[in-house]
Amino acid sequence: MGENVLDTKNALILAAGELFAKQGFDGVSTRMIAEKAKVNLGAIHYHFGSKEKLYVETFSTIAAEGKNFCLSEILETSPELLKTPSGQAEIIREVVFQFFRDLFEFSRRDWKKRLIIQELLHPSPIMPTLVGKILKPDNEELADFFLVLSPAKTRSEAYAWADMLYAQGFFYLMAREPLAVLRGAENMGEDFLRTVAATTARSMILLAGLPLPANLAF
Amino acid sequence: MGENVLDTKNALILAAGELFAKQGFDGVSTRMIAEKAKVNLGAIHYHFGSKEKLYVETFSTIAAEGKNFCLSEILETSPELLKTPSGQAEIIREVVFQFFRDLFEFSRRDWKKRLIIQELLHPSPIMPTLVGKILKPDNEELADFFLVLSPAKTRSEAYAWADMLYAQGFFYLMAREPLAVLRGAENMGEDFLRTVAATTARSMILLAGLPLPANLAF
DNA sequence: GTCTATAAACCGATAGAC
DNA sequence: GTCTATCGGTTTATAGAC
Repeated sequence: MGENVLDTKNALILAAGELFAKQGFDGVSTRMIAEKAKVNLGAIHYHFGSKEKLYVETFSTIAAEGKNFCLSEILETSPELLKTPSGQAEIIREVVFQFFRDLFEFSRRDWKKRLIIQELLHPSPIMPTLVGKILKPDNEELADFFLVLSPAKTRSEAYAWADMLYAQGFFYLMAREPLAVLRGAENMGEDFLRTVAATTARSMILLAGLPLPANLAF
Repeated sequence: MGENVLDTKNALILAAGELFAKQGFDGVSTRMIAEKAKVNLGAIHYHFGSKEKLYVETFSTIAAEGKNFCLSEILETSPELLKTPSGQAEIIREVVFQFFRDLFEFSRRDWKKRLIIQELLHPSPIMPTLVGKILKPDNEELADFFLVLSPAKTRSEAYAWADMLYAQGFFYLMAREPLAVLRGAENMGEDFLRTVAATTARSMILLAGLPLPANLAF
């Protein structure tokens, strides 16, 4: 493939990904994609065969990316944190804050997580693949971590605990517009998102029976 | 208006509401609505003028309903609970469990909350009205309650606390299919939803600095 | 008020010139 | 590979008979 071919394909994937992430598969037409990518309408079917195959392709760029959060990195670089309750609490705090930073801080280019959520909300045939290859490893890792901290808890409780991170993140990512109407856009800025991250971290630390770190104490 | 007119309009609103709640505005065609309501396609435009106006009408039936949760009822019927920390914790537990019961137990007829969430996820011009008239009163009441329990906390922290209830409920309501794929449908039954409700209640009680009730202790 | 038939616009996809 | 023009299908909405 020549460079210009890759340029066209990449421009289409980028434009399609951003649009699908914002408005969902049904809410985007091939004409909107072609216009945003500044390529001809026919190029979509020439390069990808169909709108649906282009949609699938937008996810292949996501699969190449890393994990959704940084639990395993922390455990590798700072294994000593696992030895004390306050260290364990610090791990949770860092994972939660890193997750929220990824979700919100670079919102200009982060259509990828929105795209994943759109697929979860309106599943297509590729949803099982997305869940199995991208979400499951992260999710099991997080639930396992909870069971290390609290061996007496059940696996269901570990799942409910791990889900809190996603539930909170998804809620603020997808409901920002109504929340801005509900409380005013000036109350939905970075300060509030930090408060949300802190609240989520406190919640998960307390549920694990750990002490609140000093930087999260009330 | 004659009875049969009301019958036709109500049948259309009911059918449209259920379909919109499940598949969103764009995912439902007027033909699907007419077929489900067992009326003629033309009746939609005769009685409502357009698909969008029918969509708006489905929300007017929601506005007539009561609150999203039962905090004020509990405070009226059992004001003595407010006097002790364990009573305050019991209030939170009851509000959370009632909210989850409403969301999941009667899933056959409870398309209304799903419809609200669909509108929040894909806002239309009526979103501000929905937020102001239906969500805001409940939301302010819940945040105010938190500030009664913890007067030293900020209003932002109260909002982040109140949001936990919605975030958890919305997540499990909208992401049930991917979660069933992720963990198996047999692990997503009523037992797990009770675990989720208990986890949410524990979380909000602990964040308010209250003791866990006996029926929520680990 | 209810129905059929159809208009007008949009959609995804394709054929064919270049 | 890129473009224009268009097909076949679906959509919302409407006109007109009954």
